[in-house]
Amino acid sequence: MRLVEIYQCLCDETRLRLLNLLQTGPLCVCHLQEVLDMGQVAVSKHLGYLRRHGLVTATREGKWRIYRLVDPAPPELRRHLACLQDCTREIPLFCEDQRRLAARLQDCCPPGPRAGTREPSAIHFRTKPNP
Amino acid sequence: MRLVEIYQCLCDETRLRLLNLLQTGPLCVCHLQEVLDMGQVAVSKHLGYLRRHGLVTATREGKWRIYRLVDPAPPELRRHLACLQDCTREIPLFCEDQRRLAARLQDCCPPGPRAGTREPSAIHFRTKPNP
DNA sequence: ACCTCATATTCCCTTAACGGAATATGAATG
DNA sequence: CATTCATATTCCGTTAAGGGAATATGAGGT
Repeated sequence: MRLVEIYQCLCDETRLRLLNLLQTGPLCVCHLQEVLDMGQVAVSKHLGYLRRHGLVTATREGKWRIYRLVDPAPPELRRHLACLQDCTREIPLFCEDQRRLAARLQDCCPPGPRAGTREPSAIHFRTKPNP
Repeated sequence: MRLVEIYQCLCDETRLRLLNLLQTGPLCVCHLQEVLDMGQVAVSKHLGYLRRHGLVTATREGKWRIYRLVDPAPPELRRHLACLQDCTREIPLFCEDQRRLAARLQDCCPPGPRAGTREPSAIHFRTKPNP
């Protein structure tokens, strides 16, 4: 993976927020969209951008598309994601996003660790229809 | 300093090369230009960009303008520059740049440590006129 | 087979990056 | 003070990013 490519992916606030959330585990698009409170097109395009550049991967689970950080990540990427995490830890916007995500997942997913789980239903089990 | 701002500065190859070279110490524009083998406008603009965003500072020394990494650097920036350095160490282009710079400085500056020196003449002492 | 839901893609507009040619600036030097 | 040298700025064209509205796709449910 080229270094500039990594930075190009990281140089947009929306994409930083997406990666910050994905660092907690795999997520479907609608959750990301709700937490970021942004239009569907924007979120989808940024996720596509990250996928085309190899930072995330996507799989289908039923109707949903689950995004997760690429695994295993190439060394340059791992270094930079760690660096990013060090920084976002102290930035209110990113912390708020994490809290909003946790809250949103509460009335959606069964309890227990989400990241790394094998069951799709643990990643996305919608209990309420979308508005 | 905002995080996105840092990544915006790092998401261009020319700027990465400039920062890679500046990490070895202060440098004038013409040296950077020669090592990168790029047009004067491009180099000047990228340096201006880095300066406006607070990654480097510039001072006049006689006819020359000396650029150096901002010091002290804010913590997010230091982390990222360290991360960058870890990565560039293994990338041929950046290593070649370093070698070209070292060679170029040989027939220009008096021997001895360059970075952190107080004498302007140690930073730029042109021995041959430009073509 | 149709309908719905989640997501992607296309089209369009606005804005910004990048680089070169030409020109401006400002210090040093004769 | 006119010239030269190093660098910055302006103007211009090309290219790409970002986001919304509308539309397409594709899986599940009825």
